[in-house]
Amino acid sequence: MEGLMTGTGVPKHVQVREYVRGLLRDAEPGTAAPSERELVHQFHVARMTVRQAMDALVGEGLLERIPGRGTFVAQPRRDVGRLLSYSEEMAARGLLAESQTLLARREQAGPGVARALGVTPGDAVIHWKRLRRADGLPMCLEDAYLNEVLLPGFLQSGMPTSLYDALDSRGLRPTWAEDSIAADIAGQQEAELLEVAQGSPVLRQSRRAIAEEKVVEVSRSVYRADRFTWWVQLGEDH
Amino acid sequence: MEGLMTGTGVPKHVQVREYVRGLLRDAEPGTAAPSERELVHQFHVARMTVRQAMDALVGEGLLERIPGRGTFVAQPRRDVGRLLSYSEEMAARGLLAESQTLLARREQAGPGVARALGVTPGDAVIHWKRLRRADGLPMCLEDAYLNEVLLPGFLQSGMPTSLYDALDSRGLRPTWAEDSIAADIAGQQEAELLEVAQGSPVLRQSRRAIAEEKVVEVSRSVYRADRFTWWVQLGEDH
DNA sequence: TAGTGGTCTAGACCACTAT
DNA sequence: TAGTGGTCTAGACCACTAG
Repeated sequence: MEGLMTGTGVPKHVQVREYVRGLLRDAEPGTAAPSERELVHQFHVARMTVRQAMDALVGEGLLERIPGRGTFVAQPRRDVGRLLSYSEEMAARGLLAESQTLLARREQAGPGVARALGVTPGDAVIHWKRLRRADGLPMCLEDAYLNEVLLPGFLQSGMPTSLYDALDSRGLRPTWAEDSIAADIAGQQEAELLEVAQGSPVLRQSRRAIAEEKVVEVSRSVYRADRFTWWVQLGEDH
Repeated sequence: MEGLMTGTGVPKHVQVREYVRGLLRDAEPGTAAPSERELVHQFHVARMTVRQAMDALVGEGLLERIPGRGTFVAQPRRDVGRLLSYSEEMAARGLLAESQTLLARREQAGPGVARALGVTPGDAVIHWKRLRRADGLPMCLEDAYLNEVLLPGFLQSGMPTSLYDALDSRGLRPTWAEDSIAADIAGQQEAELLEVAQGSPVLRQSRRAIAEEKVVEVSRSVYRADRFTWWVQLGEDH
């Protein structure tokens, strides 16, 4: 027998929703959820209240309603290209990510960087260049600018291993990015740092990463084409 | 004064929803929607019915509720990388897309193509190779396999200009794709067809395009790096 | 036939916003 | 103070599914 918390100000439909979510955590797709009337009796609430709770879970894609049958755990949706950090990208490939800082300092934004970051030219930005390795071998050169207004004390706090983890801890984990991807040939300095022959093919990525409606990072990365293939999922799921 | 259709079997909340949608078509973000009680009086329905209609529009991202203020047309959501056809991709760049078929025939699926398309080796597939141009100049070589079971009479019906339009007309417009993107150097034959020097950088794209939960197309494309940059939006919107 | 989700009613009280 | 959306009740009838 379950009861609802009272006096906490938490709406009943939220409590019912979270109860059902907890109930079905780790449940296989196809598992039956409690029926709406069952929850009505259990929590002594109106059916519309239960429906509001279930509606939310259906909207999330966790549950699926089948008229006349019941409500069931849905097949998990395809994961629409979640934004991965470099470490996560490499981990997904079974590679160990490492990073070597080439430059990290406070600068004044030039016109191009300012426009991309959505700040005023002259505003303080963090300029961070890294050579990124995977399983010990060079993989990528990254040249990033961060909006320093959003990240006070970032340089002083000691550079983090994962930028996205650091942003996450400030509630600024990027959930959206606009990328451009192009093929090119490595320049001389790039070739040296990436330890490839000059004229080797590379993948150039430009990124604008957005968190909480604000641009937190703009970057240009150069990946060794012989070590890196980019995977993307496009479109909308049903 | 609006009225609801009766006897059509169309739920009231659907009719209210579509009425509001029509009312706000072409409305600027920030425009106020009718209040819930206003719609209650207008259509002589219960408020829960109106809320059900509005809930759907809020879920779609068309409307936004502001407690104590009202309901308003929301800022349009960022467009999560809608799947564009080649013609659409080029049009978005202000280029005119053309296509020259190099090969188009029925084949038996080999093991690799069969696995990618989700058919049995030996099943009939459509093999279609094209040289794609933009503003008259070579842009891309595409080598595609289509699931012929889903596309009966496709080859006989005359090859369409746009594959995605042709799929669309059969209700099989891909809404989802898994792409891989890599940088490479053009091979000899590729270089000739694309009219670039051998050793020029190219972008290689592999695609699995899915419509209605079925794989309809798998393809490999080679883009001239000097003419093509790929744009992607990643992540989930709020 | 019993149970399910889908739809719908006619109210109610609340916190909040704007005037 | 009047109006808004947020929450909630205690029922109802329907079409559909399953045993």
